[in-house]
Amino acid sequence: MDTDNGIPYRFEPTADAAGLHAAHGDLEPGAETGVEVTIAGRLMLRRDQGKLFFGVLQDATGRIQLFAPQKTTPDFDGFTGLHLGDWVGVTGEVIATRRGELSVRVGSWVRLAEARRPFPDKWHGITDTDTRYRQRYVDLWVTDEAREAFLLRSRAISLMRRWLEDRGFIEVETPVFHPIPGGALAMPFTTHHNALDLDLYLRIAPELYLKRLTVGGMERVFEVARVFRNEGVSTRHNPEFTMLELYQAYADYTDIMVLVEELVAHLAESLLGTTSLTYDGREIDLSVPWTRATLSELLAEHGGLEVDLDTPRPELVRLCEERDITVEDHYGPGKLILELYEKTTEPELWGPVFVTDYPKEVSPLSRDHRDRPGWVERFEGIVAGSELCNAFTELVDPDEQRERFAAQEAGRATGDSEAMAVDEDYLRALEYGLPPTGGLGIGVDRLIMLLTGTTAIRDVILFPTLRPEQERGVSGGPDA
RNA sequence: GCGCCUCUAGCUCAAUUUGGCAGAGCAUCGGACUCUUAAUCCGCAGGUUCUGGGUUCGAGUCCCAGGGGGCGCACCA
Repeated sequence: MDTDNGIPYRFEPTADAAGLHAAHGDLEPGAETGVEVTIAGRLMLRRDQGKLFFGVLQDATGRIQLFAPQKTTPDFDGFTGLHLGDWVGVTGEVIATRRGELSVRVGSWVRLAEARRPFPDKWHGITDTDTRYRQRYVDLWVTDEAREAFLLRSRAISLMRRWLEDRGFIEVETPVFHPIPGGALAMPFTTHHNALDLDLYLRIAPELYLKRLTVGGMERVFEVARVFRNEGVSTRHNPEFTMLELYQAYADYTDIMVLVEELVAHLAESLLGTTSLTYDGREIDLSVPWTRATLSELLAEHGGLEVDLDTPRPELVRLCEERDITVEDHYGPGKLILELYEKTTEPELWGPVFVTDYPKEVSPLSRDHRDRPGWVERFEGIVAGSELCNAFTELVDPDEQRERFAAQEAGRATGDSEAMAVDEDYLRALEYGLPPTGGLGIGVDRLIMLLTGTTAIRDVILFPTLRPEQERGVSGGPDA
């Protein structure tokens, strides 16, 4: 075997911990199988009995005991000298010990990596959340829930892709660098391309590019998109996060509601075996269909406010100020009503519920409501008290879209720093014709939080955004 | 950005009403043990108590400033 400082260049396991438990989990105490396997993993526990050594090996699938008698183990002293955290490869017979523990009796072994740093307490693990996020490579070994949450995340996104592809959606990749930030109302990160001497923005949403593709004839298209918003960090916010966006030609927002509830119910059923979940101590039933209610209805029911777009502005302003909502000059009636909803009603919603029909003023990319002037066909899905998705019947009329952009520009001029900029190329695309289309954005991280029962977004993002460590030699960075 | 809480050995935690030699378990190191299950037992070693000031005969403890982290508010998905 080729080695360097005793460490081989490659290793070939023939079995894993979960597979051994599945195949031999019912052995009688003291049983020998005659089956020889090769396994590899990290030594997580060691119990030295003098002339007998027990170790617990953990691999990607689980844990299995190593059984090493002095008489039969090559370089027994070397083996018992292994440290917690060392990687080791072992070949030997599958047996059950006298106490009935399924084990591999060590016939030959090789150290695959040395753990030069001591592992955390084998019982308590790491409790300091900062250390867990900064040293995820350790957290994944010692925190079972963390490892399980990320495995579930991987399976959920895989299932999501398959489910969409089964319905004729194709996955695409659109630019992360945007010359004009668009598709959402948010503060972008800025950067610069030297050769082109061009200021660029990291995307806050892939929306406008995906709809260009619908113009281009991709009738059902989706992207699992990392997006970037220059906003605060909290238990529900990370500056970079993942959105599933999709666009379906010939569909309206009612079709998208059906798609969302079916997709989420499918994921829950497939991953958890049920659509009845408990999140943060409260029940949530994801079974289809979800409740639908208009924003106006909910505002009347929960906020006790019977207001509409023709309610006199001073009246709306008064209602806001009574509720400690900061009113800015550029707020129109639509924005004021949305503020009232977000202050009085949204915190009371647990869901799942589709909140439908938003004011046109705050929805520059949504199509006019077919029955309600001044409103648009848009909905948000509230699940477990959190905004899971945002969707609408897409605005397809280029003239109307130009007017909406112009209104946004006007808002920017009067102090709305997050107002959308005019995107002339997007308007040109619309002038080539966007068919009736339904669009959707789902916050993937929040969906995973729901499915894993975690209440901190950092528990579903492997490497969440953190301030760099100040310690010498760890902080990195070009100027460090 | 503002408010509240928090920071002690590699990890998990102690340290008496403002104060009196900074300790334990696990891990590491040395030793014992042929069926352990967080093995057990004996021993050694391990510290800028986040940093810097201050009060005091004396500060992990009290005060001030700064830093890291958590939670809440605000913005949002």
